[in-house]
Amino acid sequence: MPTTPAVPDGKRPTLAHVAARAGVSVALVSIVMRGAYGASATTRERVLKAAEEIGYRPDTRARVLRSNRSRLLGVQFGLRHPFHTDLVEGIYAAAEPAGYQVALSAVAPTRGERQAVEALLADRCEALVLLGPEVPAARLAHLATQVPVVSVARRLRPAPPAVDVVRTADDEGARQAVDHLVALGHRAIAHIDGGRAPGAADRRRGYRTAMHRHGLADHVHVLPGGLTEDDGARAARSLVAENPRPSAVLAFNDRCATGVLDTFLRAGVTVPGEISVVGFDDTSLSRLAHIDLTTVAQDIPRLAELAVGRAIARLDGEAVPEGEQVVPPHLVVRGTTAPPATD
Amino acid sequence: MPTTPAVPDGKRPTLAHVAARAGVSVALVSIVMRGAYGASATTRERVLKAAEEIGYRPDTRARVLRSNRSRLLGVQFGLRHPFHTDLVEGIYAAAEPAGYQVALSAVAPTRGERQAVEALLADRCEALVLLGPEVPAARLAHLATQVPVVSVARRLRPAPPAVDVVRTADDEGARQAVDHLVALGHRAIAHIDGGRAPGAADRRRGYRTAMHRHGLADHVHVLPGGLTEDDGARAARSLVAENPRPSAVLAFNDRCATGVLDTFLRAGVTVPGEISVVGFDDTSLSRLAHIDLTTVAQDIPRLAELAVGRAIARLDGEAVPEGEQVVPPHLVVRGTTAPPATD
DNA sequence: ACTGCCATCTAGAACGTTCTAGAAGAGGGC
DNA sequence: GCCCTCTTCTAGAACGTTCTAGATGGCAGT
Repeated sequence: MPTTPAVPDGKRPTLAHVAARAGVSVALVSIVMRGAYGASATTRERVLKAAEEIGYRPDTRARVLRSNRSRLLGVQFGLRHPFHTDLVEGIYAAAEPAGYQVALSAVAPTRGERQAVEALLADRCEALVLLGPEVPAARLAHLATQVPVVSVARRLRPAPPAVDVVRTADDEGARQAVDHLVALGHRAIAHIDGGRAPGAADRRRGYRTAMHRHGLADHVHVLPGGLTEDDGARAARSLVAENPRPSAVLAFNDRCATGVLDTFLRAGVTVPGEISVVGFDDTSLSRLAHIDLTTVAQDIPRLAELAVGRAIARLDGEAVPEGEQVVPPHLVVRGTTAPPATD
Repeated sequence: MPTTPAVPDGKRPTLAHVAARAGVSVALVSIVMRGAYGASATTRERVLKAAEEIGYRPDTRARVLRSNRSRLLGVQFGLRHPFHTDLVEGIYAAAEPAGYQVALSAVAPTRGERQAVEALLADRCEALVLLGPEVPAARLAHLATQVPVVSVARRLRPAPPAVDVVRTADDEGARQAVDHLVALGHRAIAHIDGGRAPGAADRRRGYRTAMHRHGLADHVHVLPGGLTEDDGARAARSLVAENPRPSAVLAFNDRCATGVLDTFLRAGVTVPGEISVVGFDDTSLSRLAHIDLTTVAQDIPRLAELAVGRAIARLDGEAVPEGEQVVPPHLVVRGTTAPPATD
């Protein structure tokens, strides 16, 4: 039996056990544990030593029960979306320095958004940060009557007054992608869209208006896509068959773009030689050396930071400005775009 | 203000509020909420109605505090690993029917395993399920003195008595892959390994012994790899340069294999025409139509089920058999393997 | 000697739930 | 009438923490 910690009987050590061992009151141990004012240096040391010896660990449940603040941020995310998991990393990074804990609740095939949110609320989260929520806006508005709600990457229109929205300027991102391609000399630029996914409508619109602004209205070409590799691959197969073929494609997101890339490679269509490809999100996927995808970067750390900041501001009762917080994207040029082939 | 729920003052409704509204005692409401025996049908209905009306939601924190059981399973996973996120889905599916909740704690660049586990323990998880833990075995043994610990996919040798291990027979999986390739007629089969990642040593060993058994000791060829796409791509680039080139590759896992595939495609090496590729894990990645990877399937639902089952058995004080639980893998043949080119 | 103040410490209530023990009332059998 | 039993309900303690209000003692100023 390796280094058994001297737990009193068989249960988890509590403040009372520490207090008994250090010969002080429970309240004083609490003070020391919180690092609060009101204990002398010497007893502080003695208490900490006693706690260490019996392996005491504060019980967040009891702590939360007593102090009305749980300092707990509930985050709902999709296990399958790299964009979400990247955001979660950012949320951890933003929340912990601010003194907030993060409770994760995943959306999975067997576990809908409703269930995910219920679990967070039962856990006494003080605010909810929902990544790309797909429930009806009315449901979000209803939730927001109970607890501050931040919707990340999902635009709500008309915006319910109580729900905060943090998102990327998707239309602007699509515009940047088109501008980049046009500057390289492309004219026939297609867009593989995201259907009803959060952000898809804005990206589509951004693409359309940018094309118009460049006088390329005749070349507007939107293919039905989606947010998975499969969706991208399917759209790409239909592109390959086209004649004439566009010289560039803007995909809904990085996953979709990798599906496109792969199909092109298989079909012997060289990238960026014969056709340029642009993704969206700048997830870790696109940064991988063997994908090396030109993409519109969402500023994931910034989105995470704003979402957390907004939630905390609401909790602190600060008068937060109404309206969405929109983060500008920026194009990251990598290896999948080049001037079009000069026939 | 849309459908404000009639919360008493401004706080979260409690049992006492429901009790007051229904005109019964707090204890009775508790009975009804838990669905326990001891309330008549009519009052049960009345209480539920009252609870519904004021939007009551049980407080798991308080609940846990009182009943020593938290029925909470702590799961540590890596946000970046599809294999882990797939497992998490399985764990949700296995735990909830058994009446256990799942608390997730992610490992990320800014958040080490130590931190992840501390959070779970502070949250009163009754047992820990650690996915591919990389901390020293001694640390796991120490944790196991406080709470049941299940290590998934990480073998421990010598096995600390108190830590349960649930894993795939990695050596057997590698053997199956080699057998398959040999049956197709391959002889020069290389292995891109996983370095020190959990499971890597066993897969390497399985590969080696299988090669020996087929009399292909001379063709044993292990390239240093890793668990990301980049690692696979790097190894594949060195393979492409070899002469003669192996006719088949077994990659450490699916991510690694997709890196290999991509590099081959770029280099104009056809798969499976010139070279066959086998992955490991059968994550959702490999199933994607455009990757269509032959791979060794880990039985993810089964692993999840066993891990959860073991944890629960320990909690119920059942005398669980010592030793690891090893799940057999099975080969899934898809499009990246074929007989070698007949020169 | 009295007062006041500061630093240090403590008792006991509170948080929202579950659990134990038992009360109230309705019937049934003698 | 008495004793059971069964169902339905309730009072109050308990869980581990934090918070409020105060106790204690030392020191300084008058």
